[in-house]
Amino acid sequence: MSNEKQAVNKEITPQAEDFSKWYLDVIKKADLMSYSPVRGCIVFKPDGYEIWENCQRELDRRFKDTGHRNAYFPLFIPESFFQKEKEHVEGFNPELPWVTEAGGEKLEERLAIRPTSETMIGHMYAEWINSYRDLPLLINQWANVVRWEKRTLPFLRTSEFLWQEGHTAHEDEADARRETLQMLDVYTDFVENVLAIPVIKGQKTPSEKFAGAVDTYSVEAMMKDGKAVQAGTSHYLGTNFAVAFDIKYLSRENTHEYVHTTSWGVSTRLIGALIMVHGDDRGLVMPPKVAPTQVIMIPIGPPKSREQVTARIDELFAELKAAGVRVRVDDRDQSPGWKFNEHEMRGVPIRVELGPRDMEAGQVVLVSRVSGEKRVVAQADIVSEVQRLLDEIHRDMFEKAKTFLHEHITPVDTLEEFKNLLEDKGGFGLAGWCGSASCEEHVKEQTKATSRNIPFEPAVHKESCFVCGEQAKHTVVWGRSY
RNA sequence: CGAGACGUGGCUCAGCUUGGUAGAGCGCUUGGUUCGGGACCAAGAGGUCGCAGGUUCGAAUCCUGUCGUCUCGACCA
Repeated sequence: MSNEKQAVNKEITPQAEDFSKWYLDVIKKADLMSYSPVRGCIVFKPDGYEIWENCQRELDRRFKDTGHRNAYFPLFIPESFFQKEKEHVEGFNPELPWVTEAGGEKLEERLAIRPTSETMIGHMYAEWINSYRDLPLLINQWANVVRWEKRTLPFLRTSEFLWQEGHTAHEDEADARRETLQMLDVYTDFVENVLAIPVIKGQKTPSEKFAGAVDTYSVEAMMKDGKAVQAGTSHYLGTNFAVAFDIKYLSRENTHEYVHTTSWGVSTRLIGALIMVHGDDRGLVMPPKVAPTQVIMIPIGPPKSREQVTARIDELFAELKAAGVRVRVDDRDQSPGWKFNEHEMRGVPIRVELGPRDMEAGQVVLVSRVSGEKRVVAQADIVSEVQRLLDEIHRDMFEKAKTFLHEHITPVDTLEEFKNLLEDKGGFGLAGWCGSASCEEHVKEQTKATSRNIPFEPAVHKESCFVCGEQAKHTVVWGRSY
């Protein structure tokens, strides 16, 4: 079992030296994206896009399993729609791009390019919903949205991004709230069991909630630099949008009632998150379940033995492929060492080496990207061994990230302690909060950190607010975020 | 959107102070030798110096503007 520390990739800035530079180096080297001619917009290159396709596949199955169906709504939203929900318009106005002219003529009404579709969908739901028999209405949309961000960062915050937005309508509050929390669970399941990213599940404070929501919930993840990324979010919208768009149904008692709606979403920022959670100084580390390439096969040896080796590799490749493994062969004319580095940079979970020695012994060498462990297995067992190792890698990655997360959530009693925490160790602080927005604001001014969420299951319960000292209403996770 | 830094072959950068028409390493192409952790030899290709103006006989170099990237700040799902 060789796992000696080898020289790290010299083309990648070490995380410890400059995390943000490391991130940009890695996505560049791993060929995930390209900057576009338009500010703040990126091109998803095939490897980057395929990660998203794999996320889509996993999420879509989960949405369907919970009774949702996909639909597609227009990209353009009439200005008047935004005026109907006050908080919503205030929340999104600063980042809306507008279409004011088309075909050389000025439009009668400006059209916003959607930042999210609550308004458009609210408008349509008012038309579609008449009776309690039409409920619940469970729809999801896969789409691109635009938010004119002042400060962008590839994947994590771009002006245009890809996401899914679920929009549901229910008879009553209880059913809508059930949906809201169910979808938060779906996200938790997906992020933890597919992306191998542990999350903190909880509720947003009022000042951090979605513009137009009654309650917002989130799953929060921690990057290796200790900053937070909101991995997914689910909102109970109450009757806010139902009132604004007049979405009413005739109840069992023959009365007109407003529906209760929810919305929930995850976006391509998850790609940024998984890079920052799992990546190391040698490059990407891809969670097996979304890795574009799960197994890279590399033939070893001089040209004389090459023909035999490649022939055998082709056979093993076919077996893995038939078993549903995303496998590729790297038969380019490069040295093996070069290829090892290349695919490590790209985060491929398993490398399979096959050389003359293995040919004689009827074996192959499997190498795990995450641990570096080499495992010699019989060629006959390649499919089962690869599948087993893929599972192990997922578990290793999740456990590693989970340990990191828990080691970097620190209970604090005072703002001073929290400041010191951010300066020294980093990560999240867990502290009591009285419930006032002014205390939150004070934390932000002093530390640039915000409340991430009120966890459902905090590690400790705090009695007093770490800002004002009053009786604490909640124990809250605080941290700087992307 | 404010402050600062940076834009030169695909990549990393030198050249700019003191204007004279562009270089290195890596990568790429071809041929050959190699191959269990970034191989080697030889021969090649490749840049209107981010863009637009201006100064000048002459601009990568000086000036102005603009666009883009990065860092910090303001704003924000």
